[in-house]
Amino acid sequence: MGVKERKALEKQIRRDQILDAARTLLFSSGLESISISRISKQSELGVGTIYFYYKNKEEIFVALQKEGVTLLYSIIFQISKKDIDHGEKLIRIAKAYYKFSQEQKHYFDIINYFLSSPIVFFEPDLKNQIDMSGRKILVLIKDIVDEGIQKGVFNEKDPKKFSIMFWGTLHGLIHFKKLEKTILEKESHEKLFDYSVQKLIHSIK
Amino acid sequence: MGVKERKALEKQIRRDQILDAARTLLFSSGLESISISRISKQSELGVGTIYFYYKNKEEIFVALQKEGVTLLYSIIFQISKKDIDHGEKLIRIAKAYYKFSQEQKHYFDIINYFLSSPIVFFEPDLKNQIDMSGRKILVLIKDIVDEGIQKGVFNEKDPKKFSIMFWGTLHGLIHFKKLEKTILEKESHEKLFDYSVQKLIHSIK
Amino acid sequence: MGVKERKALEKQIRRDQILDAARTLLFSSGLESISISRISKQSELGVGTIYFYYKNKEEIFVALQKEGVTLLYSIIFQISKKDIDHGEKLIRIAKAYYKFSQEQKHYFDIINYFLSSPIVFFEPDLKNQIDMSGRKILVLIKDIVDEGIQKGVFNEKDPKKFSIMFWGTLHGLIHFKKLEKTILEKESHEKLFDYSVQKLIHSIK
Amino acid sequence: MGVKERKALEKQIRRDQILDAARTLLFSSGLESISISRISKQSELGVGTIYFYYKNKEEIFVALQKEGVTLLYSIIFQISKKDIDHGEKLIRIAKAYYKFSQEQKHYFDIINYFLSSPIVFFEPDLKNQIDMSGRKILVLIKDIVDEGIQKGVFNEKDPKKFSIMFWGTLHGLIHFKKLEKTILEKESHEKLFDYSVQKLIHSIK
DNA sequence: CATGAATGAGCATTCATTCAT
DNA sequence: TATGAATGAATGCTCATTCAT
Repeated sequence: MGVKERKALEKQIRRDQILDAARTLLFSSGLESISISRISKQSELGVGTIYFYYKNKEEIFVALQKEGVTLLYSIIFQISKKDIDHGEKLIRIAKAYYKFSQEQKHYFDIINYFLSSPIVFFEPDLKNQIDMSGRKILVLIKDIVDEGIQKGVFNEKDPKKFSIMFWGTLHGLIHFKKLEKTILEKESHEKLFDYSVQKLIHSIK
Repeated sequence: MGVKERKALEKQIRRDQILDAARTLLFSSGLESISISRISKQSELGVGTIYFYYKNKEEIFVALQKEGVTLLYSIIFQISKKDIDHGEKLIRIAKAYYKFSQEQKHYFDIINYFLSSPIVFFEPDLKNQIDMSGRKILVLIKDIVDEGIQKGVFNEKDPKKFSIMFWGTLHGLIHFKKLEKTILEKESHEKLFDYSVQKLIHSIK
Repeated sequence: MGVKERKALEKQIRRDQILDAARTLLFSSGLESISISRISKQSELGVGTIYFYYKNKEEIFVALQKEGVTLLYSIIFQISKKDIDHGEKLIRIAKAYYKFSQEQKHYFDIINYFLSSPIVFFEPDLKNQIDMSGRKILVLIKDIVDEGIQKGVFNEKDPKKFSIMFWGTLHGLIHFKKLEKTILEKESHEKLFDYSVQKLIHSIK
Repeated sequence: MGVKERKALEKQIRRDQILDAARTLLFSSGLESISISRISKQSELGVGTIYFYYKNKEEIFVALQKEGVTLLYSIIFQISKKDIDHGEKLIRIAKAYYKFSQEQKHYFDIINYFLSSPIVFFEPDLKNQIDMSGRKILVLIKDIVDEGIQKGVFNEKDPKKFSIMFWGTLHGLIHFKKLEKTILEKESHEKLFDYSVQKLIHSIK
């Protein structure tokens, strides 16, 4: 291994080290607990060092978000490769996202952070990163819908729009989890979720 | 008017005064600009006074959120009373919510704040407040669906679930506005929104 | 003494306390050593407290500058009231400014800070403060020139311009103190200063 | 070319490369924006390399200052060689310096930085550098005055002192530009400048 | 020669909240 | 009731410089 490669590797290791620290914070105390100085302490690196490896806090957030999205992608990818009914696939994907939002709450939070915050904008530089990670999930869903249509199981003129709508519905409903004890009253949030998924799938059958 | 009533009235006046200040800040500089000391300056009241009338910052946020929800409710209420087709009503409501999220961005932000933030939970005390304001919107939609069913225009076994799903879909899709330039690519976000609404309504026809 | 007066007095005392700390820093370690946290430590007050009494660091700087200008003013005022020849007055004022720049170096520095820094701009709010303090010195000089003209000692069509020029020359030359060992070579800086003052006064005789 | 010369040449090339970067920063974002790491990025050299070619940041500043002074020198040199009246020459030089302070603001800033900053002292090593660049301007002026005296146009016993005074006056008055809106009131700063130059020249006629 | 990783003190400023008056 | 003084931890970020490679 040449000097260059080793350097690059070491650099990656440090970046990972920082990310590890940030992730540890995220999972131990939540999104709000992530600050550069905390990461610095957690990683046992100087503050300046953090900034040497990441341009700013946002970049670290993006990295964490990418992790979350990648994890979610892999989960959905598994399902998409299963040899099951297309409708069933969508159902399982929905369930998986629901589960993800509960069990990988912190990853969900950070994904949501970029989607919900009134102030955050994606810097152009990060556009590609988001594209690479986030879009792939949508493509996965669209592929299933496309295939379903081909196989004659689904009937939908605009599979792309449907896929986004599908995902948007899941996303919006997960937010409503917070309302479980109030607005939703006796409605079980999970049943509501299932109902919606059914409805969606039925709408393209 | 007894002493008690007068006192209560005065108390309400002060609370309103504080809320006015907070709203001014919200609309002039956004959610993030609201701080107790800023409210104190804006309202020309001492910080201590703010804390006398509101337990903490969150309570003020809740009050602002209620305002936003009330405004949104009134908009939707107008539509619901119109003498138009039930499907059309739902379409108009959806459009109105979309418009609200753009034109009353700050109110939308604060509503969203409670729905999206990973840390905020509704304290039991606030449950009733949320019920009073937020739930009514859902009821409005449910009534339309119910009526549509009665009239034989719609066909849906669980109108309540559908209403929540309807709202959740709108909500989730509005969040995706941020992705317009990246993931959605050439998809027009608004058209996507319209498509989804059509789909939803069609699914109960 | 009413509550109001006492409060106002106490407030002034605190402001002074903070200013004392800032001045101590200025005189012990120079302009560059003044930072809010240092002032906080020196004054044994919390950082937040500093900000309660002063809007920002600049405001403290302005206060210090005012002190310096006031001191300088009083020195010049003394001279201006002396019963001596008008030319002699100007000479003494010049000498006094020279002395001030050496013996009250730190005050000179902070006055100079606002005059020389490429980035500092006077906020409109501070305009009046500057007016009140700085302009008075110029007026003092102008009064002497005016009087000299009236008495027939001086002959000058535009006493205001001359006064500013007079002051500007002194100011510029003091800056050249730094060049004593290099550009000025064997020229004594002080003699150069005296020469210039003579020249200026002679020019209106 | 021997090895030594080549080495020296290469060294100079690197130094220039670094200076180019620093100048770019100076002119794009001002004096305050110059930092070693910024220069490093701009020049595409490592920070360590910068330190190899320049002892510290100050040395780079000195180099930039020399550039500025050299530019100013060349401007003044042009004027000094013109076949015009000696008084006119001084007027044009003054005007040129004024223009320089406005149009080459960043160069003026960095020259001023060394003259005004309370902390910077010229290290003995830099003495020669300053001599070479700064002093020449003064000599230029002195030559004009000398010549004027010889020709009988001027009458002045100490041309060197006068030249420094001349320059000091210009310098000090340029600083007062900042006071234009406050202390100077309705006085036009430029007219004040012109007035002062006239006065100075007249004083040696 | 050249690199660039590492440092950590330092910066100005904001914040929600408390509490004695 | 109403005040507003006081807090100090916390924020993201920059900096000049060093030094092992």
